[in-house]
Amino acid sequence: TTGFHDAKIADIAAEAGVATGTLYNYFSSKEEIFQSILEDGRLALIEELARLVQVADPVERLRELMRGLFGFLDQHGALFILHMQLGTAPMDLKASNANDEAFRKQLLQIVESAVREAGARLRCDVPPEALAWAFGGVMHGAVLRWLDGGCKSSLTDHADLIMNLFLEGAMPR
Amino acid sequence: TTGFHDAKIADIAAEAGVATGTLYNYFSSKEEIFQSILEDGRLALIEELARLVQVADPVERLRELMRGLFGFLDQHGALFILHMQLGTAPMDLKASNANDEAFRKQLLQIVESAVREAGARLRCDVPPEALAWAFGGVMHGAVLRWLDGGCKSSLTDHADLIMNLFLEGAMPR
Amino acid sequence: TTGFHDAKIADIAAEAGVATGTLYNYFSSKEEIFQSILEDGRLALIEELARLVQVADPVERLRELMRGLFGFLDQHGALFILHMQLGTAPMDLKASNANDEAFRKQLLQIVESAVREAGARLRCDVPPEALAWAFGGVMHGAVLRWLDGGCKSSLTDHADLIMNLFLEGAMPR
Amino acid sequence: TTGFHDAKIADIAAEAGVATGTLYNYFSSKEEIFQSILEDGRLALIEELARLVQVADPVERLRELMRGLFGFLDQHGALFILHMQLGTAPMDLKASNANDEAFRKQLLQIVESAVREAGARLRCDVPPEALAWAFGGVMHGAVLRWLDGGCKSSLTDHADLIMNLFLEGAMPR
DNA sequence: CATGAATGAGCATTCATTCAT
DNA sequence: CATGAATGAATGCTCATTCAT
Repeated sequence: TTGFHDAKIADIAAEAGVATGTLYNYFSSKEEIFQSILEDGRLALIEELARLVQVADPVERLRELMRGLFGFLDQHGALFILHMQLGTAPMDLKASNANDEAFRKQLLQIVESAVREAGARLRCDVPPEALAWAFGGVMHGAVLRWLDGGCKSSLTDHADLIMNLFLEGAMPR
Repeated sequence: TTGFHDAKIADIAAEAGVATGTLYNYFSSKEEIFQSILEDGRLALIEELARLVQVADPVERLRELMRGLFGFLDQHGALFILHMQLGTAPMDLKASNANDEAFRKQLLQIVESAVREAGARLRCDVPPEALAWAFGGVMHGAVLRWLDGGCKSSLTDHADLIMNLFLEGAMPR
Repeated sequence: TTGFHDAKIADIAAEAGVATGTLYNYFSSKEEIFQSILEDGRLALIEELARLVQVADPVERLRELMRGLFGFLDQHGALFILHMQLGTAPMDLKASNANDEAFRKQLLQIVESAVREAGARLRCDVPPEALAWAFGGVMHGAVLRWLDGGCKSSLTDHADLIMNLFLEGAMPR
Repeated sequence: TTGFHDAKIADIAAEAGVATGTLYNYFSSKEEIFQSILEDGRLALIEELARLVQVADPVERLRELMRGLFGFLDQHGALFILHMQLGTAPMDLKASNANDEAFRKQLLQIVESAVREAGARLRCDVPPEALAWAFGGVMHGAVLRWLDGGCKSSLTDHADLIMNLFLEGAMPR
């Protein structure tokens, strides 16, 4: 995020292989370019997740969700990180907008709903909302580990392990 | 983070009740002011954690660590969030520096060491490093939930629940 | 003038009902478009005045000239104002060119010649050149009054009055 | 006017002997700089004219007014021309503002009032407003003649002649 | 010839940094 | 040491001009 907001229009244009003025034929400001990139990412991710959400079993749905998100990251890399960063910067009002806020709420709802549907198959002594955030948390941890390692391995390969950690905890059963 | 990098020196000086030039008697650049604030935060947190780390039992040490971090956040709020954000923005090279990198590595090491020391009391089918990131992840999730809720309740109050989630997982035992 | 120089090529093209590129098939620069519009105006005015200049009596010729100019303004409005403005902006070197300069000098000459021809019928204690500028001046005043009033009435209707003012002065005879 | 609006901030700053940024410590935009220069000119002229307006005899007041304006032009040159240009460009809404509009109306009122006060000493078969504009017109003509001649002679020297032309007209008495 | 998307030089404005007081 | 006005490099954005279709 910081990285993007710090980016100069000239750089963005250069990376896109066009002149600076060209960008302004399609967007009316730097902020709009920014939001557009985010929106594209959101749409791509929503499309990706639409299929996964149809999985009947709620726990399996969570697993697929994690796989889907990891797969998306494996493919889109930096773009999605942008979302993640935004997701972790709710204090930065400037960077937030209604669309983005709605998108993040939507993702959280998908997880929370799955948790509720799971009923007794998941812990009931914890608010579903807390479970949802924990789910997001372990994923986030995995992503950071991946980033920290230089994005070399495939994130998807770790999905099952992370899911297992989320479900069974750090202590051996 | 964005918030800080976006802040104008004039604003920072005004908030500190000094003239802009005065800041330059103590710091040689905006970046140095930035790093100094971070360093202060790091030192405060290190001091805070120094005691906790002496807990003999590794699992209890993790619990105390979580309590300590949550307590620090309850007290310092936005300042620490600064660290968290930085911690989640490893792509932003500008914002990273050796000290900060070292600090985050240090935190991770504390966790990872505790995990290793815990031996069979924690799962051995998962790399200790992965457990450490998962530990950080669930904490991160709790923090985001807290931020999302407007920082109203006390984070510390949730430490035991989150620790329990980390240890026992999302499925009932 | 300002209005025209501020106008964007895109707007001019849109108003003309063609694409921007099309303009460049006929003109090689914005300035040329500008000068072309002026030239058109000049030609139209010259054509208009050509007849009037043939009036034998020099004083009547001046009256016809004033009528002609006012009539032209009544018809062409803003376009001619363009000329007037240019005429009053000799400091703006960019907007001046040889053609325009020549045109204005030509108008002045027509007036000055009429003044000279009038001989004793007009004051001889004043340089003919000064009389010519004064003639232009009272006309200019009338035009400004007209503009200030919103261009509502017909300028031509005031020609005789203004001519009379020019000839007989502000004091009653 | 065009000349000024076309001026680059860098040029204005250079001419003022300061850096571009310095201008923005005192003005918040180019337009504000522009308006400020105009306002300064207006204030200086108003101060100059304040004395002249106290002349009891209305016709002499007009003569003094013309002398005052010509004197101001002799001294301030280009600056006042700025006003004149604005005065001749009432169609350019952008360049007009309430202050400027009021100022020009004020000048016109001074003249018109003097004309009314003159009663029978000036022609009554012409609306006072028309006389006021004609007065402005002959002055404008003189100014243009002066500009056209390269601003070499002193405008003030011609005041009496122009005043006489305004009062007695182009025909000999 | 007409088109209009692409271009990029040009300019207003911002803000970290300096330094005379 | 504190100050804050001056600085000017940096950058977002505009718009006259070009050229492939």
